[in-house]
Amino acid sequence: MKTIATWNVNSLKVRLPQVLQWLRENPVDILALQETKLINDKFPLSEIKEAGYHAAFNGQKTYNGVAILSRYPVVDITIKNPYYEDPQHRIISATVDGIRIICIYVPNGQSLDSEKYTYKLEWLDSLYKWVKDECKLYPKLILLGDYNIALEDRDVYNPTAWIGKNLVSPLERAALTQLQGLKLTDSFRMFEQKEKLFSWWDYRRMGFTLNKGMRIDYILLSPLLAAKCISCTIDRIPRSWKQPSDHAPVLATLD
DNA sequence: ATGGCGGCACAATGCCGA
Repeated sequence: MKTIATWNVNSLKVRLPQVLQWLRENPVDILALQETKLINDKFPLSEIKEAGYHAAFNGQKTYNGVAILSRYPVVDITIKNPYYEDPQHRIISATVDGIRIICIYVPNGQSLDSEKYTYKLEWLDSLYKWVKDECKLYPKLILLGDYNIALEDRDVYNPTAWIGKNLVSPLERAALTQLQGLKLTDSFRMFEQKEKLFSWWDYRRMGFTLNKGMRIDYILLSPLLAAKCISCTIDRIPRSWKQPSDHAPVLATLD
């Protein structure tokens, strides 16, 4: 039995106490983090170790930054997609107890007429090329993180208002569908779920209080692991804490 | 309709997120 989680923490410096508390209450085996917003020199390794976790991290100043925490040693760490030269640190992958973990923080895109949207699509296209190779190398593979894409209308609180906009536009959704075409399964949709379960809520407009959210964080599983997956949930509780991240953790359990 | 909150930085406002 093994539990894997992903959480965009929106600054690990600010959220470290919450991450440690959450890990005490949810002692997952692997936790992928996004938006650490820390250079590697400032990664809180001693606190993480004290909590019983190994760590690999790929940070930068101010923006982005990703990490993998694990109860098992983290080996064969890479931080680059060979198909894309990217100054923004959005990827870390490693092998943990025989499972290849790829933690991603997909670019936001801002809006469809933005250069950042072009960057997002290029980034996703090159991600596909790379993950296609990785799937061949690693039959046990997990691609998880903040995708910044709401795949279906049921992943959006108000799909009508969002038609064609950034996060839901057809090209973004096609990019995520293409990844799933590598036989990577959205673990959340393997199971019957209640309606309007989201993983992100805007800080503004009382987003969380009104449950105006989106599901944009995913744990995708290769066939060997999907066959072992027995649950996938979103833990809304940390989003209700004081000074929360705007994202909630997503957890998948493998038998 | 707009911007609203929150984190960050060459620290006051501007950039960015989603």
